[in-house]
Amino acid sequence: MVPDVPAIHRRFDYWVPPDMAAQIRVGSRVRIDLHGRRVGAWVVEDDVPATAGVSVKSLALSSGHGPPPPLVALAEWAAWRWAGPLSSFLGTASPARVVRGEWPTTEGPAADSDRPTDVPPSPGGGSVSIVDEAIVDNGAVSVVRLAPGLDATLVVQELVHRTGPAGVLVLAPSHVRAAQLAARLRAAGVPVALMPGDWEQAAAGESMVVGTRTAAWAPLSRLRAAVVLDAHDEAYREERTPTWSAVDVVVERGRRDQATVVLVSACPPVALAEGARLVTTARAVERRGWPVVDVIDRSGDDPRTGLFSERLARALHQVLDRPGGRCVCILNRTGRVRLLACAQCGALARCTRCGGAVAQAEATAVLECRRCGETRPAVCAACDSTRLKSLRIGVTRATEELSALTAVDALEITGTSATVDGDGARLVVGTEAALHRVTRADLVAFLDIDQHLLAPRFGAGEETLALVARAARVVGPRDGGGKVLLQTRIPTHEVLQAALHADPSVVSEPERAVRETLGLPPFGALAMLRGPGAAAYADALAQVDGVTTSSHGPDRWLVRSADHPVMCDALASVARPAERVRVEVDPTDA
DNA sequence: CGGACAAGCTGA
DNA sequence: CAGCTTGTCCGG
Repeated sequence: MVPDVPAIHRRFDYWVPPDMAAQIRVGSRVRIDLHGRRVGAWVVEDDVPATAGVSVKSLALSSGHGPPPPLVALAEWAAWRWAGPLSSFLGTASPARVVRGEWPTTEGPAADSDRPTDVPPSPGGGSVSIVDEAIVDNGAVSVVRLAPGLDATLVVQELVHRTGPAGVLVLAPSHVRAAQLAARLRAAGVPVALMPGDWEQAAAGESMVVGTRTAAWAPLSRLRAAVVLDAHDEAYREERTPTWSAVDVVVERGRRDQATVVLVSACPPVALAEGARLVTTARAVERRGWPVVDVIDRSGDDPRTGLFSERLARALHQVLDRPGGRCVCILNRTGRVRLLACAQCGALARCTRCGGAVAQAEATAVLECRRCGETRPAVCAACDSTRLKSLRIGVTRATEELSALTAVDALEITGTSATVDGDGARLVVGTEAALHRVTRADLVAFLDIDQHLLAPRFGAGEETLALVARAARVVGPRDGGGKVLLQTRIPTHEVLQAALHADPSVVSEPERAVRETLGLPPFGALAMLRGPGAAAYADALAQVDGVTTSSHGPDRWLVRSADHPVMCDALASVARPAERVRVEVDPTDA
């Protein structure tokens, strides 16, 4: 048994009473008496030989189905791969509510795998050749680079047409897209189980399964084919530890079950899947699937001219003058003004207590320190002048200024906005959260794309291109008039060139070279240790052959190895110190 | 995690 | 020394 208690990393033996035996198998959920209390647990092993000298208690209750046996094995792999507790993966692979009754005959759909299918072929001819190329042989992983404006659903439909629905798993990054996909496939006559609600239907094995990140753990006893849509999306990564990735889980399932795995992305990251084959569409097709991209070179502009160039203003007017025209402006800084200076003496506005930069959060005349929370009136601390100029404005101020510039009421959307839907407004100004809340626009303008490009972490370039691809989806392909505007002081940056030419390989080639030089994924494996126990744990790990560690700030240590097996074996074998350590395998901010 | 138990402190 | 808090240990 593995108890459903996060802090217990042990397994215990229990006796299965004869009246329960019929309902119990590997993966079953049970309740056990453990150390004076009753807790949930999973069966992870059968027919265990008695351990000498240990008296064994009986299971208290059976509480329904859990993951099928192959997923228990997969959870054990994941616990190793992301250095996390097995119980957290078993929990993700279990139904949300108690499910009882007969297990379907779990031999899976393999028996009738060559059965002709009644699912119609996809209407788009192009997807046929993509599927042809992607499915070379079972057990292979393909990365399909598909421009944002091209419809990946057709690839799914074509695949299901060939294999039948049973044993097919499709992941989408958001719940909305998963539900849309399920609806479209159902309309085409395909039986679809939408996770997490349709867990039982998925387990029954007759339907294809659609869902988001957690659906990587859908109860298919044997996977035959899987498609991950927008495989670059960070939503596939669990933010809390263990920081598992649904893409990696699906790839491992495919390897175990000899299934075809297709990762679809407009801009596949270099580290997406090691050893996968890249399938691309014809250059002209890919170009057609991206919108027109305008790179506005502001390198010659005076830094004091602000965020709104002439060309931006013209482009906004052009769209807003049309009836129903809609624009979205993206600025990834919340608040009103993030950095101020005195107009009189030029002193930077800093906190009188801790010296950090103070910001203006709202339209009030109060300055607030973002580091220590101290507030003070908006007056220069050096010369008492009340005239402060805004050096770095945030979304709130940008919304005010754009409303004035365009004479259209702008709607502000940030991650914390209560507004769920930006589709009612003609002009939306927001952080990248706005791109999730608007389904359709004629123009998306990144007011300061350099902020994304220059973010101090590896992968910032690939992430920025993914953001542009998201914007591209909102504005649609070029023949529909969709346009993305990028304001920059570094117009030659490869990410901007890639967007301009609708060619992501412009980014991936140099990215690959940098990663190889620095030993970053996929040319090495990383883990970040945080917390009071990080230093002690890093010290112990550094003793292992093939593992190196380096300090990465207070209570932060980076662990490096040539590959995951070496690193994960080390993380599994070296005992953790008494103090708390958070282990983040494949960190995003290394 | 959370119950059990031991050790340490307090006040009558 | 009962009654309480604090800390450490460990689970079948």
